[in-house]
Amino acid sequence: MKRPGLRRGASLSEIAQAVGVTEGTASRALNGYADISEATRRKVMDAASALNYQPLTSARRLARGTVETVGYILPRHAATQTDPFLSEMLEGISQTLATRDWDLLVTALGGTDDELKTYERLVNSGKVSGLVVARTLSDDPRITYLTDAGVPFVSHGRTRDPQGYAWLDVDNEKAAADAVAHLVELGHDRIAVVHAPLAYNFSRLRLEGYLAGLAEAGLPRRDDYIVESELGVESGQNAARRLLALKERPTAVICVTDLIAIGVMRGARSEGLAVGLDLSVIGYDGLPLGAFTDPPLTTMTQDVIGTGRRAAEVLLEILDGAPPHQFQEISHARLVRRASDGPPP
Amino acid sequence: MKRPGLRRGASLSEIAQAVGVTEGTASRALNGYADISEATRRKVMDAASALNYQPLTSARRLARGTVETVGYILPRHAATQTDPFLSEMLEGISQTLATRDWDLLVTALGGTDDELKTYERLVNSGKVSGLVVARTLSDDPRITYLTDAGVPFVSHGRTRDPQGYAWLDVDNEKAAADAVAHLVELGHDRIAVVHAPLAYNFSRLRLEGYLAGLAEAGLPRRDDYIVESELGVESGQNAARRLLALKERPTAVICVTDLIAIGVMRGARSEGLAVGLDLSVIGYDGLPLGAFTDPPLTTMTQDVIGTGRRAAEVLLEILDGAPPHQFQEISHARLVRRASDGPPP
DNA sequence: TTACTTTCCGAAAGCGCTTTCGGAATCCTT
DNA sequence: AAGGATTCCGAAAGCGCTTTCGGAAAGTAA
Repeated sequence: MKRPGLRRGASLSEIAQAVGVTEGTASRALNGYADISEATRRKVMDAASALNYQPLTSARRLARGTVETVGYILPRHAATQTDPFLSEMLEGISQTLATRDWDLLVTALGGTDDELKTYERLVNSGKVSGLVVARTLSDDPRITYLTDAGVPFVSHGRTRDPQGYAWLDVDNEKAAADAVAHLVELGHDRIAVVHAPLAYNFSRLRLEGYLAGLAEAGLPRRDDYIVESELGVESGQNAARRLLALKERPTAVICVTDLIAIGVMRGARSEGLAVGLDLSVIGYDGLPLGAFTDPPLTTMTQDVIGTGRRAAEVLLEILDGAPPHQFQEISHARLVRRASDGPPP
Repeated sequence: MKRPGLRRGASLSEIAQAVGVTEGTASRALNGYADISEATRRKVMDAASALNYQPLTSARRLARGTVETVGYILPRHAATQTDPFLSEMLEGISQTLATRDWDLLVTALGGTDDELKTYERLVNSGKVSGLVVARTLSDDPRITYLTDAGVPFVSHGRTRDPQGYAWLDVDNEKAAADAVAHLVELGHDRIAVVHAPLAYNFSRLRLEGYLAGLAEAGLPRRDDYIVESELGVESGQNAARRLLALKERPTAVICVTDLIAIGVMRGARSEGLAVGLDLSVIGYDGLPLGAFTDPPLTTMTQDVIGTGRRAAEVLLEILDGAPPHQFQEISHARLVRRASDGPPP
């Protein structure tokens, strides 16, 4: 049973024939070889566009020995976690890929396998020339595997020890410190933080940034103002309760994630506090949904599409031979003020 | 410059050599041809797995004349619209594709081009055997194009005249009618609707369902209870204001979209109403973010991953020769009660 | 045993494109 | 005018796999 591609146009041999040259010559003309006279090149190109020629991808790839495809493996439960990044990331990646006529191959995690298996399978299938990996952990087996295996890739987010591979990340410390500074400027001096498990490197870094921000402002570190939460909303809610049970309540709390922040807002509300007035809450991620919460969430945002684009660019450079470790790029998050922050009561 | 694929394993010729047969024989053994003795088949397969053989995709595809890839074109602004469906859809699609070792090719809309151009380009590139299209409009040029061009595809959502092509959709009328019934059961009899532009077929259908639900409950149709809104939150907010300016305010409003519902909730709040008490609001989409609004939004939800899976299955069947028009499948949305609805005040 | 099937595998021709190699034709030198 | 350098293109060998075809070996029927 044949399931042919949809190819409309003519084949190389047809356009060669139309012009009266060999396939080889036509090919070279189309691909910009120098040993082709301008006259024939013109003729070939004209014929090509007239006959709507598109090289057959698999043939070309077989002949060239390349696949010109980058792979992206959907993180587990991308969807259920209200993943804000996925679409933007994919959009960014495929945008720059398109400029080179490369493809973006998206695959789901296979069943119950561990994640690594899927990576190995994709790599071994030879279907991709490189990968972009997302949701990077402090200690990420995928990074280890890919580095060891010598697979070209670029990571969105970095591990605890971000050496020897290419990554793009935001300046988490700076962002958190900025959030503290912003709060201090508003007059706060009792600023708490709700962080996620430190296995998430972004959480670790943001916590450090918080601490740095405190120090910067000459504020003391209070361990009871530092609480850990899981990634979900409910957990954030609990964290809020713990914080608000303190004899000396914080007047502001910085959350390492928007979802946690939403939980904290809920928790605060359930304690009868008005977020933005009685308690300032700052999130992190710039989730669109943050604009729709009540009150709308003040948060740190970043340009994900841009990061996607850059990720693809970097990967292409690596595939062109650039050493990966020279691409370790930090971008900056931006504070989006909405309405969950304000001066202390 | 070579950008080889990452292929690890051996080639067909190597495993053939290892076993002592021809490439042709090895190939047939691997592909389940009947003219191979069990003995050699075993040996070949053992060697294959021992040597970690993976057929080179482009070679196989060239030889077979197929591409075994389905394409998905990211809708414009997928990201900025807080698209809830994308990730789940992609996950579903690639899950079933994986069972056949097919690929999912994702591409972004090219620059400022009109959408159709991107479709044409992808189709003509011969890179895909079929497509799944999403965000279908009442009159959708993409559907027209693909049908006319004879390109195998399946649509998530249907046009106004859903004939002659394969689509999966939810029963929009039923869902809206159910929402009305639910409200009626709670005691409401002044139920309004905020719909989106009727160019969106889902909006048209849901509006009809609303009307049907009214009729079913013996409630009169009131044109001032039917207002149109754009897709965004702000627009929903305006719609709410219009509704609440009425001398006889509705006690409940059904929105054809969660985002609109969120706007309506905001509008209601700004008028000093407590959503869930003074005014019931029901959304549609089951956006995860609806769980985090205040109050959490009651909405109609559907199984998008499942739909994605099914979409891929259907597409594969079509590619295997099944007539597309026999796949016109309707699934049902489910009411998720959260806290934005209640008995009338 | 002979004649006819079956079973199983090797040989070979592609799939459509790329790329190297060599040489005919044309151009430049002096 | 002759040797050498250029320019330009055809020929041909793949890329790694699939699939058709034919026939040798083995099995079956008489």
